[in-house]
Amino acid sequence: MKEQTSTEEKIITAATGIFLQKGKDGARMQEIADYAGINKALLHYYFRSKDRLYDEVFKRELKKFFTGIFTSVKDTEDAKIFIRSFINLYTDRIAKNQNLVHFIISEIEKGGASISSVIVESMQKNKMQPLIITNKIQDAIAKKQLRNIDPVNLMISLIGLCLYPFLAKPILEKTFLGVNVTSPEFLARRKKEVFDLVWNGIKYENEK
Amino acid sequence: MKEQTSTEEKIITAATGIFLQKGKDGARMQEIADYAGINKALLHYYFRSKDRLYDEVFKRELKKFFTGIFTSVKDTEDAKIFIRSFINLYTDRIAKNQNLVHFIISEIEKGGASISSVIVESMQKNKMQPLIITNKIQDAIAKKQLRNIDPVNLMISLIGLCLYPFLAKPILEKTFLGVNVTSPEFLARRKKEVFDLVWNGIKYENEK
DNA sequence: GTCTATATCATGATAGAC
DNA sequence: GTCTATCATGATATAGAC
Repeated sequence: MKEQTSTEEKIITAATGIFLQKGKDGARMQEIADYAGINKALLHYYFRSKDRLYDEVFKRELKKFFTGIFTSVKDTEDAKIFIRSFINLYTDRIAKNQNLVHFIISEIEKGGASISSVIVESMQKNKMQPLIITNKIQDAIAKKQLRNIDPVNLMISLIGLCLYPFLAKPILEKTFLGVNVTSPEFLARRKKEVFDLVWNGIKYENEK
Repeated sequence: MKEQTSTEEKIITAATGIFLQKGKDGARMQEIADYAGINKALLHYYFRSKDRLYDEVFKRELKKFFTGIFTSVKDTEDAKIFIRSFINLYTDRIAKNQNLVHFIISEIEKGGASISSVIVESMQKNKMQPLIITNKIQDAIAKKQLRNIDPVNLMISLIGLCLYPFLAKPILEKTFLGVNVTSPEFLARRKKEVFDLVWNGIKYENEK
């Protein structure tokens, strides 16, 4: 097994860093080449164009991001544990991949519908259909563990509650002075507050 | 009172549309000029550079967005009504200014700390200090209307719950088939679901 | 596979006539 | 104030030597 990092790998690594930081338009092929320690021409030798290089980088990062997000959640039976696991897992996962969040959003801005198909495709390959989760919520409602809520809205709320602080980090930290969104202290507190909010918000009245 | 739209106004209007759609890097001065029905040189005559034009557009849009968001909320005394008003008002306001949401996020991606100061400045001018709201929450906790929650996290959650669907619209609509984030039906349901979630999530146990 | 050098092109910005 | 024509720059992409 080769230990050396291939040129292709070096390019991908460099490109990922630059694209993540500056976006597709802001990134310069020269800068990527410099960062990879190679010549600009080699970028076009390995990847035909900037567009293709970007796509390649984007897909790889998406895969990394989604892999494992839902897998460890989908076998949970108890609704309360499921909610807590989802919040903790999703938050931690995003905390470790903050740049990719910007990446995704930056793509949305471009109006690119391409991203959606990539995500859906990625979810299907990893058997992470949203139906699995909404069905689980329906079951919990039937079992009177949860109020009669709309599963889709709950999912949107869950994701939004976990994701938003990272999306709006600069704004939040300037608006609410003293907050450091990515600090372990804030994240721990955030996970607790979100869980308490959501669980109290959706549990069936008799549920503890 | 002059009815005619001045050249400067035409430029601003055109630039707003293009910048909103393509972002600062993606926008072309030529396209803005075409869209405004004038020559490229005039853009530089009225606004010295692309950067300044962008800043001008950005500030105007921010003002429009924030004006009135908090004003009609800050006089509310009852916590329950306050929460409901905030959710309804914020959601409706965003629904009417969806492009600006992309605008703001697009700026965050650029790492621009500039946006934050603009927002804070804009908030202060409109007397919309976040403290007003967090203090209100503290009062409601003291009056045992609300559980002992963290006011800052509640604010972040409220904004996130309202904002996220618009941010992630393309993804959500591809992931949860049948959802149309900007349809009146979805928005009405969303507002209700979010309020029920939040109010049940934060109300004091004896509170109705 | 990797480099240097260069072609090609698009963009932001300006000069100068009217 | 508004236009045409042009500059200067910097980017992607390629040709061709090694």
